[in-house]
Amino acid sequence: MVKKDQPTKERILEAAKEVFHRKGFDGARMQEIADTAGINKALLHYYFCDKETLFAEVFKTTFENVVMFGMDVFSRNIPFEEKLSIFLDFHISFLRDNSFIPLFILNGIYERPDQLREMMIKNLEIPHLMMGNIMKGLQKEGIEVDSPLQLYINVLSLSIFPVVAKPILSRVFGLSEEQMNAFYEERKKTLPHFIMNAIRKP
Amino acid sequence: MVKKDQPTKERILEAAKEVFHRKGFDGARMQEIADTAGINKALLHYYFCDKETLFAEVFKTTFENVVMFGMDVFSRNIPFEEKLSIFLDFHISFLRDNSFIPLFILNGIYERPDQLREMMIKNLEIPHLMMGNIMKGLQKEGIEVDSPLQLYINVLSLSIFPVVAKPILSRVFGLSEEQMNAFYEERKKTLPHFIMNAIRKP
DNA sequence: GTCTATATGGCGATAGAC
DNA sequence: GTCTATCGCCATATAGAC
Repeated sequence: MVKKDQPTKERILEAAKEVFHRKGFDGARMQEIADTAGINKALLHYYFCDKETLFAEVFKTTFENVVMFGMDVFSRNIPFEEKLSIFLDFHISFLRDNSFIPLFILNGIYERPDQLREMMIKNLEIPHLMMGNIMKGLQKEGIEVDSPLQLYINVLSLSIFPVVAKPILSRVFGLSEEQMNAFYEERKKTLPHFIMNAIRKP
Repeated sequence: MVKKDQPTKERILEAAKEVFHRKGFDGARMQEIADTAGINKALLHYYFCDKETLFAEVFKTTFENVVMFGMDVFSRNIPFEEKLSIFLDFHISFLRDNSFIPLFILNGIYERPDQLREMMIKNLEIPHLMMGNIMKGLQKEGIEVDSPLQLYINVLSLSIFPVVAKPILSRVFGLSEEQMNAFYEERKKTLPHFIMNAIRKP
């Protein structure tokens, strides 16, 4: 259930976010969204014409928030290892607390490519600026990278995948909840070195 | 549509695999599975009592195939960099051609934890043996790793995530289909060095 | 704007003939 | 074993009162 004092439209968006993130488009029920928002099912259609529209709205804001955070950190003017520390520290914790978000985004793209791809990034300059930024920053530190894109994707992979795959990993490797938590805390500490080692020429 | 000459039960499993992999449990329709198998909807219930059972059957074999391949390669008695090359070369190609499989597995675990977690790995010794194997092999090469688990997860992350996220990456970074292919081919070549650099003590 | 009641369609599952 | 026909339910969406 969401807070009472917001305007109805906001409450619906909040509720839709909760339900869609957990269940995805197919799994989500308009009834559950209405219940979570503390209103009636018919009101959903009053504010958002149908389920698709509501989903698209939720998807858009979630996607933009997630992508923009990474872009922001890696565009700052600090040593690369520090960027890594800040990003991984926040990102791993954030994803652990919101572990449905990556799957929500990935599934959204596969299930409804047409509408969603349109809205994803209008402005291609932002990622390219960030790439240039990574490259220049590393040059100042005496590190030459062949492809800042590959590097950025490597960082995202190492950050996102282990959180998404948590239920599999814990099962396959027989780890308890505490062991998994220790596993993530260890990653926050070791990954920056791991990555810096990887890109420093021997 | 699947081949005609197999027994019906096999055809159903084949068809179910196709549909479930692409659409997931909620998105899949028994009608579509029947059509793909070239048979009638009622026959599905004759061979597999309900949708859940059929899904569980598909999930089990897919999961075991995927997990076991990695375990196998990393248990061989060859230099670690060679293991990486073989694994990444096959894995990245395989995932690109079957890009729904990782999401199918991840979603399956989140959507139906109870039944699926049971079947995932009865034998916890296999992963532990593989870990020991990785550690011992690296020691022979003069490399000391603190945690073979972290290393293994890093390899999986770098391999799996970029393929799953392909539609996002191509959109966010404005890459064409050919550019994406080049991107993956480059990864196969550079990742083994990237990883070996990362774990060699400076 | 918000509600109740209902239309409409689709889906999983079953009955029963062959 | 395989089919056609159908039941019963549930989910999205709409009509219409307040």
